[in-house]
Amino acid sequence: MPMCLADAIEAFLKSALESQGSVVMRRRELAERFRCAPSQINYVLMTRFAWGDGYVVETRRGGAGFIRVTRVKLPQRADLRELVAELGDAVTQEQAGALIRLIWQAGLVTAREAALMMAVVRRESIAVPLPDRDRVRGSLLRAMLLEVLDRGGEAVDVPGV
Amino acid sequence: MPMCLADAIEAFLKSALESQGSVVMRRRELAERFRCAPSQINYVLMTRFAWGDGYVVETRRGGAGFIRVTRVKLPQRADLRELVAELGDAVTQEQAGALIRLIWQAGLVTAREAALMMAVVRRESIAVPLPDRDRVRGSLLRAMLLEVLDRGGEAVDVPGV
DNA sequence: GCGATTCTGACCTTTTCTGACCAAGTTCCG
DNA sequence: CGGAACTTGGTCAGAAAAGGTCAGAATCGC
Repeated sequence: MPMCLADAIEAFLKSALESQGSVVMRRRELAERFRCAPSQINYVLMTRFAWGDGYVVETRRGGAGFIRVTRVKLPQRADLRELVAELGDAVTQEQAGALIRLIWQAGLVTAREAALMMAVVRRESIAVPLPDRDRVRGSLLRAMLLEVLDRGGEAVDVPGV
Repeated sequence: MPMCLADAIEAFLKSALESQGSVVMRRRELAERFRCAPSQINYVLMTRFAWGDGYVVETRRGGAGFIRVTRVKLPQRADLRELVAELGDAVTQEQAGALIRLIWQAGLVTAREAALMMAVVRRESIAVPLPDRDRVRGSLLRAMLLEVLDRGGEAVDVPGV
């Protein structure tokens, strides 16, 4: 099994990821190093560093543009779905907070989004007396997680109410 | 990791804003310090200190001209504050949806954030029977708006629960 | 041979940055 | 006072510097 170009680039990036949690590079430079078309880099990123494989790829164009590949550790999408399914009817503020922190660390939501979710889940925000409050929190959390996990990030337009 | 000129200028200004609430400068001098065209300063102001990011930029031309950048809490926007104030204790799904759409159109939240808020506000997500549900929705909406509008978008770390 | 995978090239979008030209205050002189 | 000269910021088109996309050619494995 001779290493094809894509394999070589993949190995190079994964080796770099061993030492650090993420790699930052220039698409052009990497392409030059491997003597290939720049678009080949995109191909490797697509096929070997997909979201489902536990990687997050961020890019920026223009001057000082770059590509950053980050290894996402903890929960994979499938695991998260399981976690959501396992969420009981009632959820405490602490449980909800831990889960939100988790998906933030996994890179599935931005810091702002996580902060937004935290605000929703906070006990002062849910104007319902105990013990019903935990039940309401559970349904809210489930709704938010489904939104984030299902629609991934393709929300181009604001969906109707 | 790559810092372009705009990033450097942005960092410089934000660092200055850390200690004081606002920075006053001369466009020309700043441009000289960074060895760039003066219009580059306008570019940075446009792209990094926009209204939606929680900054207000005031300028004056002529002899004693200057540029002042002030960090501002977004609800200080009169019209928006009015809208939020008009929100009663109880908020219907339609009212909430309209407001979320508004702040999205104003560029204050991303499409994903808006979608997240919509999910929270949706009646199926709030497991409370009417007429209490509208009251709960009101408190949730207020909590989210405060989070997004007050803390602007500087949430670098996820705040604790 | 044939389908799947790999790879390239042509063309597109986004972001940054500059320079020429415009607009608004200030100062100063007659 | 009143206007010309100077000082300072604003705008905008466009060049330059990234990266993105996609159709299709080339190659691999069976």
